[in-house]
Amino acid sequence: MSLQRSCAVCAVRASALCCTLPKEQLSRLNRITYQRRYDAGQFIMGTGQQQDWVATVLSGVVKLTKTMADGRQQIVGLLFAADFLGRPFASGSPYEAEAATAVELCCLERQSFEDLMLHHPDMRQLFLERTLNEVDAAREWMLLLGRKTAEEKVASLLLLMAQRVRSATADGSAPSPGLHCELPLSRTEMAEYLGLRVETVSRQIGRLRDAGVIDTENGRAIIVRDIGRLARTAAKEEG
Amino acid sequence: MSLQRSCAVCAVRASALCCTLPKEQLSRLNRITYQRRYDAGQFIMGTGQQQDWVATVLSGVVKLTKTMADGRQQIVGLLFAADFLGRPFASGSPYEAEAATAVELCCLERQSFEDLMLHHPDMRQLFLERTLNEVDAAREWMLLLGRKTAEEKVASLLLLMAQRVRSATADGSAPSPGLHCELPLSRTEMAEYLGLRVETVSRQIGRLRDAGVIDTENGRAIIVRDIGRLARTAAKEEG
DNA sequence: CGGCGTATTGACCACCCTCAACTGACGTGG
DNA sequence: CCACGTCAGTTGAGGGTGGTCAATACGCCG
Repeated sequence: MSLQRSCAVCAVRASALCCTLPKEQLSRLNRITYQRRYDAGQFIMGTGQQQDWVATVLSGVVKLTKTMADGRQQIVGLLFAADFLGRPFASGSPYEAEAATAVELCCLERQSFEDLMLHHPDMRQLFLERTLNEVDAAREWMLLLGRKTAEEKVASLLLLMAQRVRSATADGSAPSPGLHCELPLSRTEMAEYLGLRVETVSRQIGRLRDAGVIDTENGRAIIVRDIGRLARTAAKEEG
Repeated sequence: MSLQRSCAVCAVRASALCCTLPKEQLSRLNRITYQRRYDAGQFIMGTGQQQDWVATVLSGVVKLTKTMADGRQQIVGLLFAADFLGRPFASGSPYEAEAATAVELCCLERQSFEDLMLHHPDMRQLFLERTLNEVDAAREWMLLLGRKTAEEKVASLLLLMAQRVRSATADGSAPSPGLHCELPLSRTEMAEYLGLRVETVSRQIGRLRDAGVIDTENGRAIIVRDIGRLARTAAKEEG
């Protein structure tokens, strides 16, 4: 469960919260952090129970979900590499975290993290700004959930994923024939994120494929053929 | 538009962000803040444009909205007395703020606010914690928007309002016959908050009234007759 | 009284949900 | 090697919730 690697060669060192720490601090950071791996589908942290550690996502995708008593579930956020996971300044998390794909985390005790923030203004500042961005993202998604049609919802999600993947794989190789994109979510998870049912997601993806906007490969991959049309479908203006 | 009052007698002094400032700072704070009043329906701040000030809500209710190109609108947050309005560390706000009722704000320049946070760790900390709470609240609302039925949505909102009002008016007088609650939102605004249409909100309120859970008075007031049943209606478990 | 804006009510129907069957990929075991 | 089970995804038929459009009621104010 727990392995060791050096902060100096960390893949997300440049963009995670700890990018604000000076090099001299890295060896100390290395000592107080530890890594964890999860398989797709595994539970990471939950509501209710005491939660005494936080983490940075090293690789993979984490989904944050909220569940009602009768089982209805809503994904309320996705975390990618370099994103922060956990709820400082509270004893528990108000939602559950689960591995959507295989996930590597770089963990540390919540108390250590709070101490780090106390002594490193830059890091505290970055954390604050990222939290503000999370508020913005959550509210953007509220607009999607409350006002968009199924077609717009699906297009919006695919667009988001395509952008996420494009920025992640900064290869620059063969960009023209279509943007290839391996979705980190199953149809069921897409539905849970969009406030839809699986069948509706499947049908809308089918429609986008028939319209030539995207192609689907076996499994979870899609190829964006016409990103402009995808973007227009994501917020159709009455036409 | 701009009037002066002393921080020392401020109504939200005990709960706003500035409650973390020592008394010695109040006269200085008094000098750099100014007040503004808005009538119900007035625009406060918007997307796109440069936004160089932030504020604390002194009284009234502010709604934060997002609008799509074709006019579809979603309320993404409500601010009550002592809540903070504005988006520090960014040049503009990603959503519009509008007065839902008559509103009084205590404003200061964004730069001054950022400076204050820089020099007052307690205030910075409180701001961070409140921002984290905003994330939680937004995600809670995502669950409502994505998964709840119209009946549950309306009940959830009425419950929220009843609790807000109960805590605000800590009178303790005549609690038994029914919790009186003056809604700060029109039916249209309730619909915009819940991801519904006005007609649906109106019908669901009618059903709750017929069921004896609430009573309605002329205008926007409601009386909660059975808060337990209202809470159960807000998250029905398959019954 | 008439005009205006908000709330309510009614009739209709479309979008999405529900339930069900089917397909294809994958793994296991005979 | 194929039969079989499983699981994710797809497709189809039908129904219900909530949207749409229109008329009416109500409160407010000149």
